[in-house]
Amino acid sequence: MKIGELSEKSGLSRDTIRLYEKNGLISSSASQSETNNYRDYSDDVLLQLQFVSSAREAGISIADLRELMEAFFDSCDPSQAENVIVAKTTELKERIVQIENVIAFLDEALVKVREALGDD
Amino acid sequence: MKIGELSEKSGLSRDTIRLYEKNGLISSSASQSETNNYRDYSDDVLLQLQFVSSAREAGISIADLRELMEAFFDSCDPSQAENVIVAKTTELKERIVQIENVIAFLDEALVKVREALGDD
DNA sequence: CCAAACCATGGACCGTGGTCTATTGTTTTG
DNA sequence: CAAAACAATAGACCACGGTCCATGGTTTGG
Repeated sequence: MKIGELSEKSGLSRDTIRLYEKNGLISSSASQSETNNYRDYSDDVLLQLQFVSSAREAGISIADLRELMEAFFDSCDPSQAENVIVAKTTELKERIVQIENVIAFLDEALVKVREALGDD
Repeated sequence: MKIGELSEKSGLSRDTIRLYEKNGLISSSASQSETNNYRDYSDDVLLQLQFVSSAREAGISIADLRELMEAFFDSCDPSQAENVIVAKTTELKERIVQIENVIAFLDEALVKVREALGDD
C-alpha cells in the first residue's frame, strides 16, 4: 500500500511515518511502477506501526524502538535479538516500578488532602 | 540552604534546579543577607526535588508535575487538589497498562526468538 | 484533458527538557 | 588581601520527536 493508506490505517501522519522509516523503525520497497518513486508498504508494516505507536505512547524512545525492530526483523543472530528484548523488558519493568512509586506518593498525598477536606 | 548544597544533596545540577524553579516545581526565598541576591531553599524543597526527580525518570512531564506541585502546596482548594491528583493517578495507571502491553508483545517475540534458537 | 489529490524530498520550524558559557557580583578560605 | 569557589542572569546551544511548507513530479476522477 502507499503511504496515504498506511497513514489512514495506522492513524499516524505521513510525516511521522517517513520519520520512523528514516529512523529504521519500518522499511518499504520501491513501487512496481517505473515512472514514479513511490514507496510500497506491506501489511506487516501496518502491524509494526501499531506496535511502534503504542510503544511511543508508553514513552519508549525511537532509538530504543529501532534497536527492538532491528532485533526482530533484521537480526541474523537470534541470541542477540534475545539480549535486546530481555534488556528492554527489564528496563520497562523498572519504569513501571518508578511509576508505581509516584502513584504511591500521590496516594499518600490524597489521604492528606482528604483529611483536609474532612476538617472543614 | 543554597543552591550548591541542594544540588549536591538532590543529585540535580544547579541549572536543572533553576529550570524547575522557573517552571514552578519548587520555590525559594531570598537569603537573609542584604548584600547578595542568593536564593534560600528549605529542607522541604529537597524532598520535593527527590519526588520530582523520580517522577521525571518515570516520564512525567514538567507541566504535569507543576500541576501536581501546585495542587499540593499552593492550592487553597483541597478538593481541586484532589481532582488533580486523582486525574494524574489515573493517567499513570493507564501508562502502566500501555507499558505492560509492550512487555507482553516483547514476551511473545521472545518466545519466537527462543524457538529460532532451539531450531539450531 | 485538466484539476484535484497524491507522493517524495529537503529544510524550516516548534515545544520540551536540559546543558554550557559569559558576565557580574558575593562569599569563603588560605 | 587575594584567589578560589559560589551565586544569579541571560542567552546560546543541544537532542528529541514531530509538524509544516515549498517544490516538483505522478496519478486519479470527473
